[in-house]
Amino acid sequence: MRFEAVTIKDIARELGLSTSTVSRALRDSYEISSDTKKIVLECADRLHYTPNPIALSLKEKRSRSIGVIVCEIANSYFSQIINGIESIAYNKGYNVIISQSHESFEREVKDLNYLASRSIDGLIISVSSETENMEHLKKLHDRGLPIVFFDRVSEEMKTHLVIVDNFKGAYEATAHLIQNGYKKIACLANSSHLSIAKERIGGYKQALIDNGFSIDETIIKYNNHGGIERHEIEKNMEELISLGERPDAVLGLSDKLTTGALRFLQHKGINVPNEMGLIGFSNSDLTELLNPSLSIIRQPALQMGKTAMELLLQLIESKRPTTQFAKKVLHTELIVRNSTKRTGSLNHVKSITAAVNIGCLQLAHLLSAEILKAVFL
Amino acid sequence: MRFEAVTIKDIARELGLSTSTVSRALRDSYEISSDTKKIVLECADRLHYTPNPIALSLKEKRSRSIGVIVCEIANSYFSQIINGIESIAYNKGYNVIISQSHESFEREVKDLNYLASRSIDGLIISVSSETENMEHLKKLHDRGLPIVFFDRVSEEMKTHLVIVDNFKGAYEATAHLIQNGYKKIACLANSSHLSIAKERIGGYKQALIDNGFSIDETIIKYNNHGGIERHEIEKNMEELISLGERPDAVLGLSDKLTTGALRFLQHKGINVPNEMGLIGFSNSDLTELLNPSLSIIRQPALQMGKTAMELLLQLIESKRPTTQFAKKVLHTELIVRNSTKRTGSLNHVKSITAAVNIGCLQLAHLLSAEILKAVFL
DNA sequence: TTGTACGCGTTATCAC
DNA sequence: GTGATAACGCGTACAA
Repeated sequence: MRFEAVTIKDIARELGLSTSTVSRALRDSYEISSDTKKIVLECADRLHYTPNPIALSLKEKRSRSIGVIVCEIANSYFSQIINGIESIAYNKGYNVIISQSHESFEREVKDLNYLASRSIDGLIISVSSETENMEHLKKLHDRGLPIVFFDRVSEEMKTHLVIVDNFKGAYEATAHLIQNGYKKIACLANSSHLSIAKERIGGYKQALIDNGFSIDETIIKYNNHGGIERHEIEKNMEELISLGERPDAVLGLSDKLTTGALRFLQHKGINVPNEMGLIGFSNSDLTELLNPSLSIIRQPALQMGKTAMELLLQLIESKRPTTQFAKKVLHTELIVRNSTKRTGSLNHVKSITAAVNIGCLQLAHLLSAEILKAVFL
Repeated sequence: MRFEAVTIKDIARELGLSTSTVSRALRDSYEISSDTKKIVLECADRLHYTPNPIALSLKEKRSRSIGVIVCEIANSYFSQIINGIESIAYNKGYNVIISQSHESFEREVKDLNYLASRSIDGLIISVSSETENMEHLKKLHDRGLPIVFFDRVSEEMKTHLVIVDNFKGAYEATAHLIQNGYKKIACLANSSHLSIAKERIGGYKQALIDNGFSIDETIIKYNNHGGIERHEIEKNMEELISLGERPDAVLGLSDKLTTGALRFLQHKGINVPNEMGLIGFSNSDLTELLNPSLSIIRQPALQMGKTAMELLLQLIESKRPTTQFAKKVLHTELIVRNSTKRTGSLNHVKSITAAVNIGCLQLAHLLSAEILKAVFL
């Protein structure tokens, strides 16, 4: 705004002092008599003086604002991360400027240049699905812009990283599917070059191997746009269910992919968890309420945001160039619900039909009553 | 950053020109010869010159950034709104600084002061659940800060508003419940002093009246913190289901309230839509996939964000003080799904039990087969 | 203890 | 057609 902002000059004029005296009094400098300080403070208060952060920025060559680039804020995982970032930034008097790449490399580069031109003091970023080349980030980083990566990181650049144990998260989820009797587990992945995809697929494969399963690359489906366009997921799922021997479970490697898979299966009338088990990475509040309730791998998003911001502050406020870089690895949580629990209902239905066909109505009834109770009571 | 930023001065030194010449050349002023322009532009390009927005802000007394205050970004409705705001802001070279009130008045005031001290050029706000007093906003508005309200607005202040037809949205939803045979429709509302609550409750009541129902204030439950703490919704829902004559449907007046009601009902094992119908305002992508799929009133959130930003730009960029204020009213969309469609299954279950009890197994089977088909095939 | 002068990057205004 | 200077708001080295 700066509509009719009161400046240090106004106070000086009002009090017949020089601007420097006022400035020093306001900053509680030792060279100013307590008498003068008192009058100045009183006057500043009376006039509703607030320092102009822009003038300060110009002088200090820092803007006290940081940039955040994520693919999408309308995504629980990222909005929770941003909450974490903001909670720390707010306390330290930093501004957070949020940009969305919408999974587009071009947009990411634009956003970055925009933020850079806005004189941000630092950057927190999870790269877009399309980002393979890190030159745009490297260039700014080399010129001294502090950067912290989270989620989708690049080890190419020497800086702090905040991630979760993606390998373990995917491993546990896959092992869980196997324990529940699923035999052919497909994987709905993001771009193959993303760090998270690599690590998660690693965990998925290892779990298969450790349980004596073979790895079938044809049932690992990559979504190069992260499923931001719905038909990408649909196409991949369609291919999976069209296979001769259809997979009986799916592991989704991101929020969008997991719920996208469920959407597809529901539309197709494919029963989850009986015809197809489903588990995936997700941070949505609603997974518990879905049909069926989704088994998920949850990430500590709020904490990730906080950690990233704290690391960035270290970089920004350190006097000498940082040489030791942290790689914070937080833990995922496996939450088991109904989307991975075969109820056998489908087999029941088949049994009932069979019973009716051979005239055993009493058996048919018994089977029916059991399932009806389970479902409706 | 401003790590080693190239300035107009660097170009001037490099070319042996004055800073003013360079400045004018860059701004394509008519007083500069095209030759000089060419050299300057070339040099600026070579040195990767980018203008320093902070210096510009200081000079122009505008920051080219606007503030947005919402209660929560981890909420589909608000993140979609923000998307809309950003899409316009981005094109116009404006920064968007997002703050969250978390439904707290105190936090809202703090956020506002913070944004004001950061010299925002304008503000877009949906007030918190607790906000009854508008003084904090009025003060800044009177001092010349352009403000646009959306969603939860105040008519006390003379400025642009962006809302939806809340009355109609609630009216249609309530009428829909009535048409589907629900007889006692409760309402889960936010703070009674919020504009959206008033309008939506108005629509709800009118629909009841128009259909010959009486209004029962005891089944209108207010959530003064907007359901941000889960137990608030739980307490209210608990009271509703404990009534002698329990309501058979619920209308949720916000995203959080609607999904919160579903969560409660699921936990209690109360069947939706048979024992309790459910419909509500929501913009979540996942409502379609919930158990049961939710009937909702959807708001054109993206469009609302765009409209709000466009109106704000008008205020910011208009030469003379604005006196005509717009009140944009967009339309909601009623999406009917399963949470308001009684299937009668529960009655079926009871009938089957009865049939078994009197020994009519064949009837029991027929009823069972029908419902099993509906559910599992 | 207080005041003067300068610089941060940019542009508008004047002078040449 | 180009250059010098002042100004935006602030902090600080230096002068008094």
